[in-house]
Amino acid sequence: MAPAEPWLPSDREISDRESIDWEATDPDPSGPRCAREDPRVTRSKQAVIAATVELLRTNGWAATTIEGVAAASGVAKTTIYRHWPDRDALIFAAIEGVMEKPALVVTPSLRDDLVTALAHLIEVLQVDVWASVLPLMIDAAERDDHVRALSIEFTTRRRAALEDRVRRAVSLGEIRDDVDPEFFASELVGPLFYRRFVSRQALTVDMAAIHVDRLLAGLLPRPSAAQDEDVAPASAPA
Amino acid sequence: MAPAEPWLPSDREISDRESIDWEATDPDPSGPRCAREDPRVTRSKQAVIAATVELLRTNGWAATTIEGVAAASGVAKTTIYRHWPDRDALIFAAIEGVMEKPALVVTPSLRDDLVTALAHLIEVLQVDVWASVLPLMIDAAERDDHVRALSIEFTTRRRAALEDRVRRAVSLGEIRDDVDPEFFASELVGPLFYRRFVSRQALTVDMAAIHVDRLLAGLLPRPSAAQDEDVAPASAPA
DNA sequence: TCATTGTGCAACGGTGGCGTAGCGAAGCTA
DNA sequence: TAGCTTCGCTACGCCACCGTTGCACAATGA
Repeated sequence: MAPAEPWLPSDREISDRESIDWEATDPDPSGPRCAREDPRVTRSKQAVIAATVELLRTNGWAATTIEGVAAASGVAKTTIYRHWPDRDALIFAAIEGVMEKPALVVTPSLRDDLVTALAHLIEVLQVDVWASVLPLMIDAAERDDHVRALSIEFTTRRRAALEDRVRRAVSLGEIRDDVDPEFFASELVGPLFYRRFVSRQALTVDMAAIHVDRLLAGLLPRPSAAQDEDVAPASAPA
Repeated sequence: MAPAEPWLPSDREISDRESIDWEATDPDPSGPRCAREDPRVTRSKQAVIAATVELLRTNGWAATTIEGVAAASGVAKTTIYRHWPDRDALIFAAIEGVMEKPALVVTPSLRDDLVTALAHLIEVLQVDVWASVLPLMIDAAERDDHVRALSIEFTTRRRAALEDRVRRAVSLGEIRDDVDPEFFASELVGPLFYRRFVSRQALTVDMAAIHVDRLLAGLLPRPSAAQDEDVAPASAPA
């Protein structure tokens, strides 16, 4: 695997971009960068990337071959090699197309925002293409520097909105200020990822509220209406 | 991949066994089951399995080939085929050898037990072979029924001690009884797995206490003496 | 000691994927 | 319509791995 892949946007470009838009990404560094793309090229690339993603999620990384993509997409193998230098480059491009960042609704209630976000994540984890490709990344990131960088990049961006919301809550005094938003974000989403990918236990939407309430219980600055029972917050005397 | 693999212990056998001990597991169904094993066989199997595990963690599933294992272990390819019918069987055997169940120290303090367990998990996640092989399982389980079953089996056993401890706490009235021990266990360990495998963020031992205290804050039935230090972040709010 | 069993070695045919080359046909742009 | 670009197709050479076979040698254990 080459250390530099000019046919992929650099890290800098990725982090500045609002969304990864592989259709508009010119994979040929030697080609004219601003000229309108030949519709035949556009069509080929779309078909190839779509087939690649499909093969990735059904067959896995190793079994996703150029010849398989050619057969599945109806695009000739030679044409594929005209647009991507080799198999890895194609797979990276396909993965980039699948990774996207979530939006986060912001209301005055931190609790509601977190529940909404987690409920949405639970849904996405079960139906989205992104979620079915993530195991590939998890595995590859363990051994490949490039995949690891991509993986960190994407998950960081994914969590950003959540962390910002928590930071805002801290600055507004909604929750205590001795909270690390970065760690808190992983406390929020971690169990969902764990159940989806590691333990493969059931994931239901109601878990969002349960989990958020449990985590927030130790963070509210005073007995609040979020926990309407007579449960005393674990304020230890001694 | 064959639906039944006689050279592997059946699901029933696995769940009844206290620990997976691949050295003692007779992989040859036609051989004498009780006779002492020829030391040459033992030696070959050990070398092969060790090399397989090493290749799995460094090169991944797809790049772990029989010929690679033969070269790395010093055992002839033909000998490998004498003990395992094919590549998949060998890899499964290697993975089984790596998966093990943790013990859990039980003291009167639920909080301390959980912190100890999580601190241990954090350590293991960073240094253990098991942790470096888990991404393989996560990926393969997404597509392969057999791996998925194995994966669920192992993680279930791994969590069992933790869940039991929580159940016991519930029955003793240490924490409220409206807690689902199964979900609570994933709340406990989820963030650690998330940071290790998904977001690849730093994992430090002190996160154990922070996380446990945060989760327990919403569960303690009354102000308890379990939190005796002032390091407990869940204490003394406003 | 001696039959049994496991091992290493060399070689084999077969498969499947890689990445390339040349060609004629078809599509695009102007 | 004309010229350029992209396409699909066929056919390569190459290589790595699969799983098997036959045979000679070495270790085992009764």
